[in-house]
Amino acid sequence: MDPARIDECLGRFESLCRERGLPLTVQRREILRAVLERDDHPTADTVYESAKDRIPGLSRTTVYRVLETLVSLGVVRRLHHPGPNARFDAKTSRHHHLVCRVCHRVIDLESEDLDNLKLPSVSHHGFRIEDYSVHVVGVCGECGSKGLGIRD
Amino acid sequence: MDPARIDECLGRFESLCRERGLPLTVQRREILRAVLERDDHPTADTVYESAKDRIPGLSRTTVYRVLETLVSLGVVRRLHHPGPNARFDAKTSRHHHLVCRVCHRVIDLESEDLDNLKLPSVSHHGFRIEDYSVHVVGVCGECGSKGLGIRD
DNA sequence: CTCCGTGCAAAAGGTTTGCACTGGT
DNA sequence: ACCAGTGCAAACCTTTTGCACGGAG
Repeated sequence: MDPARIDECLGRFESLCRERGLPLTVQRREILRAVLERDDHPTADTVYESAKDRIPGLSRTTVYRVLETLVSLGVVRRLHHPGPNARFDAKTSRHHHLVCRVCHRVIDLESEDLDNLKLPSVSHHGFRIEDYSVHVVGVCGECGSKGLGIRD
Repeated sequence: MDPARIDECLGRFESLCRERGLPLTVQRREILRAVLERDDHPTADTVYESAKDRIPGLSRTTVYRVLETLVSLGVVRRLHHPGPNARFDAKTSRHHHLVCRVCHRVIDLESEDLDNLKLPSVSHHGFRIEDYSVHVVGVCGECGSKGLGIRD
């Protein structure tokens, strides 16, 4: 994300904290900044690595707790991901994902067509729809060129 | 899944094993059966609980290893899921998911419209598309009626 | 008979929790 | 000054690995 938008997001986050009476700590701001700066859907550990240089003495525990807070504020999303550890994304606008079956890399996919799908009515499940995204599964360029992921 | 289709799937699995020269063990058959019998996208542990009564002395390790084998055979899929543990699905035909933001329940969603989306070309990423599915996020009937998951 | 698959136990992540202290309001 | 947030260490839970045994081909 470009620096101007990052500052804008941080600003909105600060307002949100004041609104809710949440203490605005260095950790919260810098961990959010670390997620905003990455567009590769980092794990908690990746976020920790990015943020620890800017926050002396930062603890992994805090990263987990702050990410949880950011998710419940709706500032960050927890991704649906096949790998063993949680992944996060600060892009909360509707978008879609290319997921590599081999290396588990997640690439953002922008498409107006996919953003405006007509979803079937699912009211009979009692399910209240809030959003959706399309997960496209396949093999990324890098894995493909290594000859990985050839089926059967 | 209804019993007739389960038997059909197990039969196809047996042929597949013979074809590949994979030993056909009780564990493999019964663990696959356990996944086929569930439509709630079980975790490895749930599969273990279902299968252990039918396989005396079954070990969790075996469940993990067999699930891995079934995934690589393409008989079972590993789901993209926000929760902390891996989830599996024996329905390998294209279908979609309603995911409850509160309880993480996954409900299958069938829709011919969604099955036939025209995906944007992503050849410029070098990404080879193999399949896709739509993840619809919201609040399920049960959580909604408990008043959970009200935003803000 | 030969391997591969299995079970057990231990290790290896990733994530959460209890507690004392620090820092924001 | 108060209370929530943080850091540390330990606990927890899921998943993986090493090794010896047993069953399938």
